Amino acid sequence: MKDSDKPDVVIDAALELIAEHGFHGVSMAMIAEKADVGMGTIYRYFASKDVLISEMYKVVENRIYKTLLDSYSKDTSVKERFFHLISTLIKYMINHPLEFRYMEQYHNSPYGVAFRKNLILNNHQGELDVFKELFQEGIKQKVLKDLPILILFSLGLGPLVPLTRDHVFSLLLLDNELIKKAVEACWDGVRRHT
Amino acid sequence: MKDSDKPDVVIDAALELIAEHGFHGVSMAMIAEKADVGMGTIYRYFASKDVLISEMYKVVENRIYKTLLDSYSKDTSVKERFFHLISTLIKYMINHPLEFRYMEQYHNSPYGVAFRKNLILNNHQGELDVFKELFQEGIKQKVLKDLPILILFSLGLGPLVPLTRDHVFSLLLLDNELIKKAVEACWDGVRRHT
Amino acid sequence: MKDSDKPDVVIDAALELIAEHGFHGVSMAMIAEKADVGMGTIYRYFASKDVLISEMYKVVENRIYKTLLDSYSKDTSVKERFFHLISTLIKYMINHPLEFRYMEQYHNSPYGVAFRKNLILNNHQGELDVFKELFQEGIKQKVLKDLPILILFSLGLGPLVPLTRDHVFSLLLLDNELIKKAVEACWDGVRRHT
Amino acid sequence: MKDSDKPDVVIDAALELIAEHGFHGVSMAMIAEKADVGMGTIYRYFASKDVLISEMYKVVENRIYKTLLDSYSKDTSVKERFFHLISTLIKYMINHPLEFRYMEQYHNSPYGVAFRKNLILNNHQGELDVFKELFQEGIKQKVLKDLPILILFSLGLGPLVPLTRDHVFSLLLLDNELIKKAVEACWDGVRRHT
DNA sequence: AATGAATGAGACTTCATTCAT
DNA sequence: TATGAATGAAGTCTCATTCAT
Repeated sequence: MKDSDKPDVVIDAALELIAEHGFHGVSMAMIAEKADVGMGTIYRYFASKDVLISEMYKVVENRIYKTLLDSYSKDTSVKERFFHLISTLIKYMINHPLEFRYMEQYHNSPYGVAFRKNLILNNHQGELDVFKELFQEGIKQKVLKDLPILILFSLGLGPLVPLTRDHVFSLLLLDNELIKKAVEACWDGVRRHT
Repeated sequence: MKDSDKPDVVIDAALELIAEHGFHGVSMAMIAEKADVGMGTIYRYFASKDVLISEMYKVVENRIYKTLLDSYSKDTSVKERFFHLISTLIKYMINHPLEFRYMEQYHNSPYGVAFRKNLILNNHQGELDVFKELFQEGIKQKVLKDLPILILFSLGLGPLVPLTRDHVFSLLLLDNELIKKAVEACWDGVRRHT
Repeated sequence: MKDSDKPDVVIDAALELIAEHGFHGVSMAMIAEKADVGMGTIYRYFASKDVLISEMYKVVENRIYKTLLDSYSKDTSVKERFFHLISTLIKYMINHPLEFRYMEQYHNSPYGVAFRKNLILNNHQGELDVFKELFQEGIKQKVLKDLPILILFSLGLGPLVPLTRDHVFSLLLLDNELIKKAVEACWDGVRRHT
Repeated sequence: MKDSDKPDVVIDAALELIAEHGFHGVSMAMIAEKADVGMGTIYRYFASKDVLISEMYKVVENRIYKTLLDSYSKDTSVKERFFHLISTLIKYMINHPLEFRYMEQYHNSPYGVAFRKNLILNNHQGELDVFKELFQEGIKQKVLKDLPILILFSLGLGPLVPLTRDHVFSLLLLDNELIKKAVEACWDGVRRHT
């Protein structure tokens, strides 16, 4: 027997259900059934529904982070790195619509508030650090606009959410061609114009 | 007293509570108490909690739409109009954080899904029409990038949500100076570069 | 409509069920059904099961206290008063076996612990005060043994619980004759012997 | 290690936990952990939680019985034997507060009901027999009041429970002096007065 | 013989909705 | 028209018990 894969099974079931029905549209009973475990089993690994949802965040964030850093090199130019990160992020979200839907909901929930508090205190370790570093270097090199980091975040990453959402809901077909153009446009938003 | 201002009273009470506690953190009893009406009274005007929430969307959207069109002139350039609309939108959201919080939650909820379905069918009347028209004209004039309207939406408006959120959560102070720069950056994102 | 007799109906239903099944053998659903109200109704009047159980204590204690003080006169001798109080108490418990069973369980539960803490702090107002006064006067008059009040409590009232229990469980038939003899024996326990 | 001391370890762990948290505040998992055995192991020796609790009663009762009979001689007077038994009982309970708390809870629980049923059928073997014998002899010798045995039980033993409880909860310090006086008072309750 | 992960019935509690007043 | 007490379905969570290892 594996060293218990139950937690993962539960998280995957929850991901699928939450993507479709939202945090509050999903009951622990639904998750248990989809995961094919007893309800009590969920509570062996997650102290409460809230804890489960928060743990899911960490798991998903980690998956994304791993993907972003994969084949990421600090030796290329700021622009190249920006293109790589944003393209990878868009593609990841498109290919993992369940995780995308989950993250969207998480950020707009009471759970997400505590998360944002961490940002300002800078004690959060996660996917955003790589962007932060990149933006800071870009400013120093005078390649990026001299704006607060948080604004560069909004300019560079803000369009991704509605973009991906449109694709996931089939309002738009984001092929590689279109992704490339969209990323270029994001770059136009953050880069300095002479 | 007007014929009945009860519906508005209810909506304002709901707005305030939802901004703070989220859709599911607010009960009909809480709304009734804050609005100082009986619970049954809410049901006289709104068939269900879901209907109330959806009606709120229309009300808020309309308020925003009115503000956007106020002093909006089709006789100015695409760029001027873009600046006017985006600036006005940011300022409105900053000055009406309750409505902003509400809209954010709405879009990321099961309610929001039905809403987006309407977009593709083009049978939605609302604030987005004015942007759509503007973008279409901008493309025709070769001032804007030649991309699908939906992508221009994402590029031009996508940064606004995280931007405003950062301000509302006091992670960032968006003064007029900063707003201007942010709008310019959004413009850089959508405009055509020679 | 009466000014809502629901709380009383609930308490009576709970009393009956708890007497038979114990605190933990009774579910809120059982109480609701026996009281012929919805489960939610119970929560309108009692914030939780714990609160319900504690409120029941106050109600029962008050009923007993009222009965004890009925036709109680401070103008009679200590002995007469002792006989009156103890006899009345036994008879009350025999005639209200549900309340007796409830009180028994209450005192031997986590709920009862807090109750006893009050005793020592002397800030409890209740049926025991009348006994306390009586015992103190009896000591002063040198009619009762010169022992700590708490010990007189145990000597004078301690036999009542098993006595009543035996009667309630039909192990013994406590008629007036026997009650009188038992009270005399209790008196022998607390009184001073020359 | 003996053939298996597991049952005793389990019972001692249960005793400690139940004294503090009550029957229903203690889960089998808690007992297993405190006893340092697996949960399944408990079920090897006790068919269910109910059985465990009932077995504990027998064990505790036996320990008390053994103590009572230790240095008990039928050759002394009824009075001497009464003093010996009651004193020993009080001291045992004071020195074994866990067992005392357990017994208290047991008697006031659904478990205790079945137990009392046995009394009337006289098919119970236990600590009470020695008292029964003593009381019967006392009546015959006209030393004790001519009352039903059960009433003498209540008079002679009834005060012990609240007395010990007050001591255990530190409302009262029962030293040897006080114990002696309390036992004398109990004796006054049951003995015949000329 | 011993373990403890897994189970799921059932407990407490909330809240959208109804309806008699 | 307005009210809010009443309802009960449904949600989260616990824990006695089982069984594969």
